[in-house]
Amino acid sequence: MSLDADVLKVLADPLRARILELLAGEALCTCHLVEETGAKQTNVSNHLKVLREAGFVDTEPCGRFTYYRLRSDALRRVAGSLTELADRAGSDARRPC
Amino acid sequence: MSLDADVLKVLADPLRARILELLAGEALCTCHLVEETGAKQTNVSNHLKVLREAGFVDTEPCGRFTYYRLRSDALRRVAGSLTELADRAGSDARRPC
DNA sequence: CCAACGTATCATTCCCGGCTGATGTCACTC
DNA sequence: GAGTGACATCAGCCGGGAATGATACGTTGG
Repeated sequence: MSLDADVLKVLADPLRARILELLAGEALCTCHLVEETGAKQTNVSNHLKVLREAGFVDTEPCGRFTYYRLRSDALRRVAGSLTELADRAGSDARRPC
Repeated sequence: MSLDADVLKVLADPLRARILELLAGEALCTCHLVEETGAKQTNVSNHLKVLREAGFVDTEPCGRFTYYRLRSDALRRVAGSLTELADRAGSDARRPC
């Protein structure tokens, strides 16, 4: 597995990273995330859409609320691609010019 | 350790990701990377500067060549922050509204 | 010493993506 | 069914960063 810049791009945003951290430990609905982050509802909702489409969060509609839950497997896949790349870096060879 | 969006942003670029993959296994100089990626020299050089300042690559000047080597420890640190976040996601609690 | 090469820096252009406001859509309450 | 609250979608603005061309710098070979 190689590095997927598109997937990393999803994680490489301050607000999205903050949302993922907030979702670690307990599922939250949009209103919680708006409260905790201080961002506008529409903005949070947009970022949640990105996270959902990338598979980093799951949605659990509950009445008029929508709960979001962290997908730890998706995070581990990304972490795996990074460690795999790091493992390949053992050699100290140097290609001549 | 929490997710650092600034660090992730460095990895979240197609050309930079490609460069890191090419540097896995053997050290290369700029001209190699220009050849392999097909990008312009000035562009590759800019991205290498970003990678260097973020600590993902090491520089080994060698005459008029500059060799770049992958810093596997930096990659592992990022991978660690992701797995740590995934580990925190065990609970199925749900904060009430 | 000069020409060619490898590389870095600078200034500019251009485009993608984050933020916002307005609006639409359900669900619940009275 | 009218009103309110939670959430999503859309269109527009705007800034940051990637790509490019020109240029400067150090190195090597003739």
